[in-house]
Amino acid sequence: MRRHSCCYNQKLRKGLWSPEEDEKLLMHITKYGHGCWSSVPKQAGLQRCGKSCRLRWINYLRPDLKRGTFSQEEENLIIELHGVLGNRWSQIAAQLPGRTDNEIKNLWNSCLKKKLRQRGIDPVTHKKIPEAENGSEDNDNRNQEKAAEASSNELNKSDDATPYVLNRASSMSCHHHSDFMSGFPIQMINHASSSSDSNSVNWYSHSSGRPFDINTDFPFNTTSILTPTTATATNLFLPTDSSFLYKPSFSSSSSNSPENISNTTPYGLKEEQYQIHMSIEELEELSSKWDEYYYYLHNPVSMPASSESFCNEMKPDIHYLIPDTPGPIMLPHHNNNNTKFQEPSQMASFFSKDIQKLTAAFGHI
DNA sequence: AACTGATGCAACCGCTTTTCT
DNA sequence: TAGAAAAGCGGTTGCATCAGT
Repeated sequence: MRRHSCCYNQKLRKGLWSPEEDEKLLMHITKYGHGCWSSVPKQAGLQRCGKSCRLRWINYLRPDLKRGTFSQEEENLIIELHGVLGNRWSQIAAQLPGRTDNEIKNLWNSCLKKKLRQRGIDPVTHKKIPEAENGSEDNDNRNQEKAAEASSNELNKSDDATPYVLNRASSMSCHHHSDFMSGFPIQMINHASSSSDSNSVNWYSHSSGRPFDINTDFPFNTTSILTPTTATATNLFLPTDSSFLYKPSFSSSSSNSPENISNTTPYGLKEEQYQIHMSIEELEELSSKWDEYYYYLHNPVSMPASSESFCNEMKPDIHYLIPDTPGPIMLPHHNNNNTKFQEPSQMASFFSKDIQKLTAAFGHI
């Protein structure tokens, strides 16, 4: 076990930050940027470790933070996202501009968990708590422990040589902790209230050209996580053209209109930081892997062992109960060969990191 | 007014992942 | 390619505040 070097320094201050310290840090970063965090305290004249400075900046001093109480919409979104992502606070925070993972984590632990329990919903599994168990804190705690244990076991399993995504996705069956699904920005796994809605999220299977229904073709009922009151089909498409390589940009207006896509980025990041690096060949490979995957779903006999166990572990009849679920958060337009996404900050995290996992994992199938 | 328990929040800690050399 | 350093993440802790007695 290695401790951060700064942790050994007994001279460093700990605990709450004084206004003077805040001012020093703020002034320094405003003027010079943070650069290497370990050198920030020295340069800023602070008796803190770099880690502490980083945390203070991220959680408190950052100018783009939205302070104040969470709105009902934000709370609902957190509940929905937690149902999909579990305790991945940073990924949840990425969907809520101006909110930090720490803030969301605190809200969840202090408030939202309680609210869900009051509504008879297990905050860990997001399932309805059976009447007999409802109201029993002991049972609730036991459920949490079981779920945590199950989750831990699933995650431990992923440490072996089996494909990353398939193994991690298998934990969806009990916990919905899935890099496979978490890799999808929320608007992609959401769907419109009507299958005929023009805003439905459509991904095409590249070579077969056949759309597949995520509710019936996918081994788990993803859409019910987010819109439990609707039971319509959502098609999963992989776009076939280079528009998939759309370079995301951020529009503060949040309008669905493609005209509103601008070149500005949140947090003042440079546009190229949102650049998606994927060649046409890579994309086609990914797309064909989807076809393979789709084929295996319909031909489990020929499926490799790892994939088969993956499907066997799925429980397509899971229903997630999320109260006060709002409508779709944000939907990309899909009109034939022109797919554009409306929330690049979400898309960026998806493409830059998770699609790599996706392609890497499908490479094992 | 004093005490106590509950609550919310900020910060810390330990670990993992990523980046650098 | 390996090791070290830095960054990032999630769980936990500690403290200030508030409400109830």
